Amino acid sequence: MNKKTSTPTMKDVAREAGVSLGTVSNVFNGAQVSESYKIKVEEAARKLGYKVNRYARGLKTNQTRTIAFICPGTDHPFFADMANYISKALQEQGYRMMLAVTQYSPDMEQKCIQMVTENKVDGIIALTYNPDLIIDENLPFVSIDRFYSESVPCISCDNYAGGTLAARKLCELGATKLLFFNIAPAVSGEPDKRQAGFESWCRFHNVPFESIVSSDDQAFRPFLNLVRDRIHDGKPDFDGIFCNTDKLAYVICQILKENGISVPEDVQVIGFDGINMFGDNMMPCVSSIVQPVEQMALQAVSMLLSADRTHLPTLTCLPVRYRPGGTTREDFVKEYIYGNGEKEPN
Amino acid sequence: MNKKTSTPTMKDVAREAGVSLGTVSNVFNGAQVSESYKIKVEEAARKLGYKVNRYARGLKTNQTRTIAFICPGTDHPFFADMANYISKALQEQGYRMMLAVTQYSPDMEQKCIQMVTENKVDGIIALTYNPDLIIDENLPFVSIDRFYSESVPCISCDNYAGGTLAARKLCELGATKLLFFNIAPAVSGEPDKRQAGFESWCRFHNVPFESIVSSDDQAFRPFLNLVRDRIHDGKPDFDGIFCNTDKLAYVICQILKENGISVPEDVQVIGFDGINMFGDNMMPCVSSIVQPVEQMALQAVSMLLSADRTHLPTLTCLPVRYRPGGTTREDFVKEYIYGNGEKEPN
DNA sequence: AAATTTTAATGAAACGTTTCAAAAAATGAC
DNA sequence: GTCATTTTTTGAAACGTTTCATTAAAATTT
Repeated sequence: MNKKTSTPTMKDVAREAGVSLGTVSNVFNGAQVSESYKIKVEEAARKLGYKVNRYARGLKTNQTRTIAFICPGTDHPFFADMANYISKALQEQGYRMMLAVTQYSPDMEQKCIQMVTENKVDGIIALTYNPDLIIDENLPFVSIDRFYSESVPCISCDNYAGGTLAARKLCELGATKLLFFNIAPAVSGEPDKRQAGFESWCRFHNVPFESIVSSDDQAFRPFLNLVRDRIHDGKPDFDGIFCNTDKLAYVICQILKENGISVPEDVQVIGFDGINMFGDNMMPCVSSIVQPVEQMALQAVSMLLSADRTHLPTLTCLPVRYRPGGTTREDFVKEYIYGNGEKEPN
Repeated sequence: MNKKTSTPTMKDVAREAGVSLGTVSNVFNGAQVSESYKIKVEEAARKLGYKVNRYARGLKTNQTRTIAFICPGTDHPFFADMANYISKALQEQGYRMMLAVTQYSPDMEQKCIQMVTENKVDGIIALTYNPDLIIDENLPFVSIDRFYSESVPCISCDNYAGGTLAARKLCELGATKLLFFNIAPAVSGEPDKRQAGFESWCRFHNVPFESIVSSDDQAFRPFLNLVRDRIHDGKPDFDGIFCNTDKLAYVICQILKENGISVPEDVQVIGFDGINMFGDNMMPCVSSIVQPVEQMALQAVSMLLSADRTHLPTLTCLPVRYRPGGTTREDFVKEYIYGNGEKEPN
């Protein structure tokens, strides 16, 4: 019967309700409309099964209430959690989320930005590694874990504090000779501060340590070699390791075990990220400095959507916390005497 | 200088290049245009930094090259992996992905469908639980793990075969008294077939078994109670457990350990999903029936985008495989004699 | 070189909204 | 009951594309 089989438009609703197009628009936008007209329009809309066409609306209003989240991929729990929280927060505010994955490729990062820009998103939250990323100044942008410039707000956890916390915890739990293992892409970012924090704490407290960095994202060999070199008569000459990610921490534990070293008895290990597989159900997991993923996500969303974007902080560091797991000896707590002679606050 | 500070449009490009609007459009759409004009247009576009406005294009062409993926949330590795593969596949084909999370709420599932429909996505891939979901017949839709109707293609792994495989493996590895643990939302779906497959194999091979189902998504108590009841003099009266998810398997292992039962020596456990934390780096993980997540994702995308959507299969089951982990005794392999007197193929 | 055919370029209309100036209706004051 | 004022409703224009019927130009044939 219907002339058109396609989805009904506002024009159809207007005809059905016997009012003008503008009135229909006013109803849906909460403008002043008499009660009787309002009812007529709403009834017609229901009857026809009318749904707003956001593409048409976006064209006219120049805002789409869609934002993009760009990250390497949701195959890593940290990114997956981030995507989840961001998506949830956006939906609650009536926004939609476009997910773009880059697989750590700088080219893809740029391409994704282009892609979502064409799609007229209202803003971008990005977790990128390309230091030369070209960012359109006119499009609201919030960066996670990478500082670009004064005009691009960056959100991260307090990586420096996380580094010091890891060092402190290891020592409190009885470790005396520490190692820092860092596996990371070649470019620098906020997470580098984990190392700085760790080293600075060790130096200040006169704890011997060593840092080993592998810039190849997949290469565990440097760590493997080092571990082997350091085992004399079946005993390692270190007793605490801080890894810059939980993933690395798991691998290191594996390596240690394969070399006959037991964790946490011989060597204690602390990771970074606070990945909790399957909620909190899976114990034991690696002991870790946990990032406040949810708060970071909420902060990113709120900054991106903030009405006044002219006075946003350049860098926002959210607090981390220590989560005991199966790779540290929580039974062993040493009242560690700190440099200034007092116990530091937790 | 520029009259307008906003992003340049095709009209601006046309003016800059000294050609008509239609010609600019033709250039970007690969229609027949003389070489000289083409160059003029492309140069003008580059100079102005022109980017197509996909909202305007979508309005006119009625297709947005955006598809929606709806799932409970990317906080679960299975969904996260699925999202990742789908997103990747779509991007490779020039599509964008909108992610909508439902947190297992039937209402949210419907709301998400409404939301992405308004957004004029070209199709939906959904992993939903609401059995009464209203699906618009005119919008391409592919369901994962839930069968809706003949007109909605459903993709899943071969859950039934997975169930039989789990039972078979447990027996091959020496288990003789089996348990099936199922924790699931109250509604039925393809994954229910895991139980059917498991039970049927056990019955056919005369292996004693018992199935325990908890319909409350979070309630592990039934399993805990059962395990305790079944321990006499420190020894359980079962020696193999098949859990319908890896997550549950981890919890069960935990429960067993807390009750003084060692895995896999006393009891062997097999989960379902094949979640691999952090790629393949983390060993040991739970032994598992692994779902072909990537193939499922690719299949879903290809079906959704298929040119001829009239002859799509109603249900597509992709093959599963067994992945040994730390919760089974791979050292113990019994040449199990099957019902028909022959060794079944793997 | 004129007539014909083929090819390329043009510009107006349309997609489904919002917006806004103008018209119409309702209300209030006298 | 008229006029002034306020409130509500209307309908055309615009957003940035694509499409398509025309027109113009080029190529081919006579």
